[in-house]
Amino acid sequence: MDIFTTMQEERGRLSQSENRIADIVLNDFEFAVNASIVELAAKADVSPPTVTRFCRRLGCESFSDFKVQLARTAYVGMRYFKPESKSIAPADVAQDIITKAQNALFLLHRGLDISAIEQASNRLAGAEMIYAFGSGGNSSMIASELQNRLFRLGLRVTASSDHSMQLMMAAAAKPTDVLIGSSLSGRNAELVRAFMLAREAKVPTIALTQSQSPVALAAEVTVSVDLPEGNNIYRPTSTRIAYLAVVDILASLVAYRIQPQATVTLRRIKQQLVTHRDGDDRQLLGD
Amino acid sequence: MDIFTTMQEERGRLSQSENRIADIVLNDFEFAVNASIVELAAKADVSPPTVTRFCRRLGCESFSDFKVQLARTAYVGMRYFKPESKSIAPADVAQDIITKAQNALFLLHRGLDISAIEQASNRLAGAEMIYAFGSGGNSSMIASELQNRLFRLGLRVTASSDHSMQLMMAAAAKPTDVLIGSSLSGRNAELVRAFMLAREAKVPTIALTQSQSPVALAAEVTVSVDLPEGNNIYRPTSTRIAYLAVVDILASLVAYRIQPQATVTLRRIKQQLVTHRDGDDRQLLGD
DNA sequence: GAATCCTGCAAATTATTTTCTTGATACGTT
DNA sequence: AACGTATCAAGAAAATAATTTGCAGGATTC
Repeated sequence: MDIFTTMQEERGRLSQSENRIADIVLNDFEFAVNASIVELAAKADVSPPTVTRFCRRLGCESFSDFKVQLARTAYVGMRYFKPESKSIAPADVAQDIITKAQNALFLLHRGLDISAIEQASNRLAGAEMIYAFGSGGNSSMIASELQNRLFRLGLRVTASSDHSMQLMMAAAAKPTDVLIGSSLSGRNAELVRAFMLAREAKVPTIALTQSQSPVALAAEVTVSVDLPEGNNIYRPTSTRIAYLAVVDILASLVAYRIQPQATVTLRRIKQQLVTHRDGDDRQLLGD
Repeated sequence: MDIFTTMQEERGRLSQSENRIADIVLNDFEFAVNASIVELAAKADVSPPTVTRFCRRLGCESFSDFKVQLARTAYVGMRYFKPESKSIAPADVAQDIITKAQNALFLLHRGLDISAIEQASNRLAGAEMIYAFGSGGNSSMIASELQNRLFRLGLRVTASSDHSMQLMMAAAAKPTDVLIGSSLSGRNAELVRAFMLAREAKVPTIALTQSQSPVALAAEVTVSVDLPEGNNIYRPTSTRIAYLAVVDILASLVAYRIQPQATVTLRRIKQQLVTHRDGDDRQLLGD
């Protein structure tokens, strides 16, 4: 658990002196991470021992341990608790977006249910045919990404972002197949219906979505991704990066699971691409 | 500049004692970041003052400053200089992928040419029609992502991953249009040809690609993304996350540039999606 | 052989933590 | 309601630990 979260959670239980310290740390991270205990104490108008106690309360060994913990999560977590910068200077916008993306990955990692991921990859690896569903800009990208990654491993897979097709495919699927669907909100009713149909036909179903959402509940295995989406309407993107990472993890696990077969297929595709380019082998799969 | 890079660069100029310290820090980061100067000195079999001198040489104020710097880049940079873990345990695979993705974002940010990004977004914002090109799994995704993001801002945009179409479109484009193309390797010869055609017709061209590559050289404005792609053939993904972030930044800047218009269009699309769902406004654009 | 640089020792300084004490607040008892 | 007790916060001072500086011996290089 990271120190920022701990600080937020403990906030209520802290004494007023400790709260002053927390304030300073949260608001002027740069200062806090470089300051000595005396400087920090002075700025918070408390005594050094109080700072030590504050660190201990937060679960750190010592003040320097606290600083390390702080610096450690800072790069990713720093902006998470701060209001989004209002600046529209290109450099700030860039930094903002990148930090958010890193945050999303950070939070994804923290909340990742490894056993669900493992189950999902096992089913995918054993499927005779895989149907990857998702609609709208984001989830349809995830679906085609799944197709993209899995066909290279020698698996049979098709992606669809078309609700009618999804329903028909779900109805046509067999128990030896797997249906995997993605929905950022978890409230894609048509996807839920496709899952229902599949489950009636005993087709294994996997959802990539928010936990406890309708989509999550409709699927047999749910790899849940719970991230707070920023509320700037221009930027609904960072969550998707987390989804992409999930796909990446899934595909990698599937690859390791069916290794011999995958290596061969991959090599063949790569060969084809390379010779078609300029004979330079540096080029990796799928420009 | 981060401490890991500095350490790598200074490596040759360090004395043997200092090299021993660097070795320990690089190989056992966890230890280094938690150790006191005495412990670290003992492990490297040098005296504490040598450690202090080592830190100074690396441009740090003091040992504790060094530790903070270390902890700071660590979360992202730690694994970058370490051989990739060989473990295929799901938790390790997940961590590996996420760390790599964060690294990619980190390196992207470090190498980002803000003025190029700004130029690119200005052109996009002023275009009468935008052609977004890219082929293969990754770049075609980037192209459609561009379409996805830009049409919401009320811009006219089409994406194509088909080389023949790309050539025809490039030939048909007008000087008031913009052609934007992506290529991870920078060696997509057909995309180069499309750029050439466009430039002949005085159509502004933007490339998202590796700097100094054929594609980069063919375009008028290049937003360069230079990342070392890991060499595990199963995972060519992290670079793409960086590309997505670039698209995100571009789209955001364009949005800010044409704000009034964009807000209206966005709201309309959103309205449409929301009413079509379950009336819950929490749902953000483009599931 | 001189100069430079590395390196450790010991002392000095600085930082951090512990201990002890005071003051405040809350709670229970009369 | 008033008093006493318990509990906790917080600082002062002392103790400890960590870090840095100055210096000198030794190695290496030119």
